[in-house]
Amino acid sequence: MVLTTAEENYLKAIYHLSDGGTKSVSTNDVAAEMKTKPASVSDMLRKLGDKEVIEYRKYYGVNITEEGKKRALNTIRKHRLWEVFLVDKLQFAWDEVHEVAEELEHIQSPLLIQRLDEFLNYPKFDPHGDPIPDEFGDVKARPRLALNEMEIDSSGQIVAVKDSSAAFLKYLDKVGAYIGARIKILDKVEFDGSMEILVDQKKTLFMSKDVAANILAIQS
Amino acid sequence: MVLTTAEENYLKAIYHLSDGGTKSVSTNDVAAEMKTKPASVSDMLRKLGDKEVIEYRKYYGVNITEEGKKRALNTIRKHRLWEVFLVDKLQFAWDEVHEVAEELEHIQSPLLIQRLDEFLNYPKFDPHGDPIPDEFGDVKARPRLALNEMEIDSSGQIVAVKDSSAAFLKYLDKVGAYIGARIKILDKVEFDGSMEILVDQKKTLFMSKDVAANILAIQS
DNA sequence: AAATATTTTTAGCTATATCTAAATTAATTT
DNA sequence: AAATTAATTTAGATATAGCTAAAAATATTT
Repeated sequence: MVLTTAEENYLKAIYHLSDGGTKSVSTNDVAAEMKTKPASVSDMLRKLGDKEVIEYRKYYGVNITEEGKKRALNTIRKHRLWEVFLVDKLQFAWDEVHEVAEELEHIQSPLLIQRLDEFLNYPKFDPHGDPIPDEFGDVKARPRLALNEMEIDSSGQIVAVKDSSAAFLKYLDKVGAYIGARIKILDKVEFDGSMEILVDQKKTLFMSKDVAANILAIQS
Repeated sequence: MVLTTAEENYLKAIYHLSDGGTKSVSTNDVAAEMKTKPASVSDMLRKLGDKEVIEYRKYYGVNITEEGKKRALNTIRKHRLWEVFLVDKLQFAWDEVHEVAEELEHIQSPLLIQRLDEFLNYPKFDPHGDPIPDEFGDVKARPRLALNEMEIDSSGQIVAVKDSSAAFLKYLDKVGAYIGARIKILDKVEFDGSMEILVDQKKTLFMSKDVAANILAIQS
């Protein structure tokens, strides 16, 4: 059964909203995520239900099926491999890749993806630190640490924040500790837990333990 | 004015059928090329006429406009750059690239194409020897020579045949002188014009002047 | 120049993916 | 338990891109 581009996008959204298929998802939530109207979603859910990639009970939301999960993971795999390509090979910036990858992920060619994976040397994580499912849909989780839990001299990349208030994000932006920044722990002060951190191999940053505890990184 | 994928494909077909915009093209010819029905073509020509990429006079065929030519050349540029990528970087074979490139050419991102061009080191020709238009639509023509016109010790790649009869193609297939083969002229016999040719750096081939005259190559 | 053949267009239909507005069902208050 | 609110679905549009069958225009014969 072949899915259209629109169907693939809906399925991916449902997969994400359902936390990888662990909970059911409402029509309104899908509409919000896809930036369409609930009426359009109802139509699409009927189609996806007919194709047996979701289980659809009218008025009671949807659950993704095993087949649907497999399809969604394959789309995610393609998306993330293309993101690696764009950043590693074409020098795209971190925040420039998403839209293009959104188009590239729908190219239909298993050989292309196999060869791309090989060309990129079988990456396990995309530039955002998100895991790339393998061809069977298996994903390697990678633990995220708060900066204050990292050892002196260890390196990594900022992938998320615990506190996503405007004030905190603004502060991070100002000091250059953006999502995606490569970091190295230079020093930790015993007394108050404050830290000295090297950002992108060029800029040294001082931050309180409080701030460090709210920044999540992957270790490399 | 944005063109849909279908519109881009029609425009490209019209560009090719019109020999780069030098002659007008009939509805039936477009239908044959696109493998659709003339009725569908009439609809599409009206749309393309409205978008001013072709000049459309009912019952009298179409001519491509300057704007249309620019658009078609850009699509061709993208197609051929992706073909280079697939062959040079992902080890696709020569005859495996067309369908995938047909999808990739519709990805909308000028930055992507600019970076891809750079990554591929600004290639001027695709793996079939066809020229890649630059960002302004300018193309470098490259002369094609019959093998018997090539000098001893010169190298190149087979790009076309003059005689495309089944018998001739079957013969070429059998001896390994396929379209795309890299060749080197090892010797030419003065007496009868027959030639000795190295194919893909490993196989030596003897052929009559008659055969050589029917194989076209690009010199490298 | 009329008849015939060919080409092209139009009319009306199908399918996908969207929308708005109205109707229906489920959930929450009172 | 009835009334109200919220969520969801259905009905009826629109736009794209295709189709068949019929009509119309052009081209070719006789």
